[in-house]
Amino acid sequence: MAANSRFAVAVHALAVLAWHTQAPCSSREIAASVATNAVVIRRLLGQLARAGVVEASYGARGGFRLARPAAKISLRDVYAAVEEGGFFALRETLNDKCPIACRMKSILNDVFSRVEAKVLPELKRTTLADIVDDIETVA
Amino acid sequence: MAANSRFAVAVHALAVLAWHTQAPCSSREIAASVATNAVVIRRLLGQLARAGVVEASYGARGGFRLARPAAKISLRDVYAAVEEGGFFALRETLNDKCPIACRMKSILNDVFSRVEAKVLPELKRTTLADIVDDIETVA
DNA sequence: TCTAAATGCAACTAGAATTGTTACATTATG
DNA sequence: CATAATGTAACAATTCTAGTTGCATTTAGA
Repeated sequence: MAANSRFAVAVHALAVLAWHTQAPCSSREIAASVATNAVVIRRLLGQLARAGVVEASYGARGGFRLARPAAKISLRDVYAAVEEGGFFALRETLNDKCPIACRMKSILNDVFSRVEAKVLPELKRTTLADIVDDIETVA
Repeated sequence: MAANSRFAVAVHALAVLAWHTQAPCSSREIAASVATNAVVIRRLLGQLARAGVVEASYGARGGFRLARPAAKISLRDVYAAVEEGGFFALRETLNDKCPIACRMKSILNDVFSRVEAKVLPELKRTTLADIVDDIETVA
């Protein structure tokens, strides 16, 4: 795929927020840790804010905070917020006269559903609190 | 088009091969069912040939055949052959001075490993024979 | 009240990936 | 020997991602 790293960046950004809980973090600070542009962070955290995962405060001394405790934010929440497409893409146009082609959409959708049904619970098992624990253990 | 459809096209192409077992199928015939260009099919089936999933025969009346019975070819085999990258991408450059950034690569790799460990067995459960069964049932 | 610092957002660019296409060398059938 | 097929290179069109700039808006604090 055009290998998008939104999920990785989102998890990283949220880990920063879960780590620095004293005050809001600015997109500039987070961008420094991720090594990207502050606007990229604002775009991603904007999606997460719309999903209710983070909250933004405007003005000086503003920035982003987690909207709820880190233990209540799972990677499934992050995935759902930032990754709109599924794992695989289907083709929209096929040869309608071919009996095989006619069944492919349904067959592949079933496969993708079964895969997602395995992936989402796995993502749900990891929370931001787990990630902070990992960082604290090593640091 | 970041979401690549190689997996979907590969499964479709293999379903055609599993359906027409009498003689080799040409890339042109398969492309007609998938509604794409024959070269696209040859590229994909080339990967699958290198993985030992299909066999190509040259010359007139040539084309592609499955290298083993459809029941012995799982979607995991297809996935492994055509999808080189994982589900998510990591960032290669981070801020080495940030303790959070330093742990992210390891943390995300763990997450991705756990996800793959759920996905691959699920893909393994479906074979081309299952897909042919589905098509036969409806057709 | 004013300044500094922050988000939100629009617009644009650069680069890469995907897909489609043409062309041609090679190979095998009959 | 003609036909039909794969393998592969080269290129174009489209789309996505990420980065960047600029600016309106908002807020904290001196």
